[in-house]
Amino acid sequence: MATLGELERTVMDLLWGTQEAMTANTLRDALALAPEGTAEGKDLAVTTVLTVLSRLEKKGLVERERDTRPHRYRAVTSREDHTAELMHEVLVTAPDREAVLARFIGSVSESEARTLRRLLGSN
Amino acid sequence: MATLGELERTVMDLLWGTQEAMTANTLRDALALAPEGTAEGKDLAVTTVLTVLSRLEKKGLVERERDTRPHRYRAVTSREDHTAELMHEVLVTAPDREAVLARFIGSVSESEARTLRRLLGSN
DNA sequence: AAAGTTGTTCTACGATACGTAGAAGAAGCT
DNA sequence: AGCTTCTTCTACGTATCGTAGAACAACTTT
Repeated sequence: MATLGELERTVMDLLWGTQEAMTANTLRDALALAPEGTAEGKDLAVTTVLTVLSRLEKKGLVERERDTRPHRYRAVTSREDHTAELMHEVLVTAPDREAVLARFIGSVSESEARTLRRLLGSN
Repeated sequence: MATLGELERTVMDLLWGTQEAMTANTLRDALALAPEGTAEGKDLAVTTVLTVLSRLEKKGLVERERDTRPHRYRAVTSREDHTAELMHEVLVTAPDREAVLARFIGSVSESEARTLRRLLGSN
C-alpha cells in the first residue's frame, strides 16, 4: 500500500494540481512558494526533488518523458483515481466488506450520501 | 494515518478475530500456529509480542487491562470500524470527494453496490 | 521472608523508508 | 573542446518496525 512521505505527498499535490508535465526545476520553484494548505514553502535543492521524483516513479505514481531534455514529470493517475484506488485497497483488507461499507456510509456527509445514491441509482 | 507493519497487522488480526482480551503469551502461541491467510507461523519471543503490543497501544489500536496480572490486551475498535475509519481518512485527503466517490463505487463489486443501495435507501 | 517463577519494561540493533543533498557522470550549447 | 545544465549515484540523518536480551517488578511456594 503505497504510503507517501511528507515531501512526496506535496510533490504529488503539485503534479495533481496541474495535469501538465513539469520539470524538476519548475517543481522546486513551486515548492519554494507553495503555501499549498498549511505546508510552508521549502527551499530545496533540485537533486532533492529529483530523488523524490525517482522514488515516486518507482512507486508507479509518476511518469517521466525521457525524450525531452529537461525531463518532464507527470502524475500517472488523477488524484481522484488514486484516492479511490487507495480506498478500495483499504476496503479489501477486511474480510467482511459489507460491514465495513455499512460503517463507512455512516461516516460520510449528507451531500456525499446524495452523490452516492445518484451514482448507484443510475447503475 | 496509522500504517501498520507486518507483525503489527498480524497481531491486530488475531485480536480482531476474537473480541476477547488476550495475554501476550496467548498471542505468541497463536502466532506460532496462525496460518492466518498466507502468513507462516512465526516463533517469536514474548518480549517481541509485548513490544508490538505497546506500540499498538501507543497508536491507540489496543487497550490493556493493567489490573489483571498477566495483562490482557484487546482491540479498541472492531476491524470493520477501523477499516471504515481508515477509508474515510483516505477519502478526505482529496479536495473533490464527490469525484473520488464516483470512481470508488466504480470499483466495488455488484453485491457491494447492492449493499450500498440498501444502506443509503433506508436513510 | 528468601528463593524461584513468571511477567513487564528498558534498551538496543538491524532493516527499510524518507528527507536531504553533494559528487560524479552525461548531454547539449557555443 | 569547453562551459553549462541536467541526471544519476552515493550517502547520511531520522523514524518506524521486527526482533529480542537484560534488568526490574510481582506473584508463589516453601
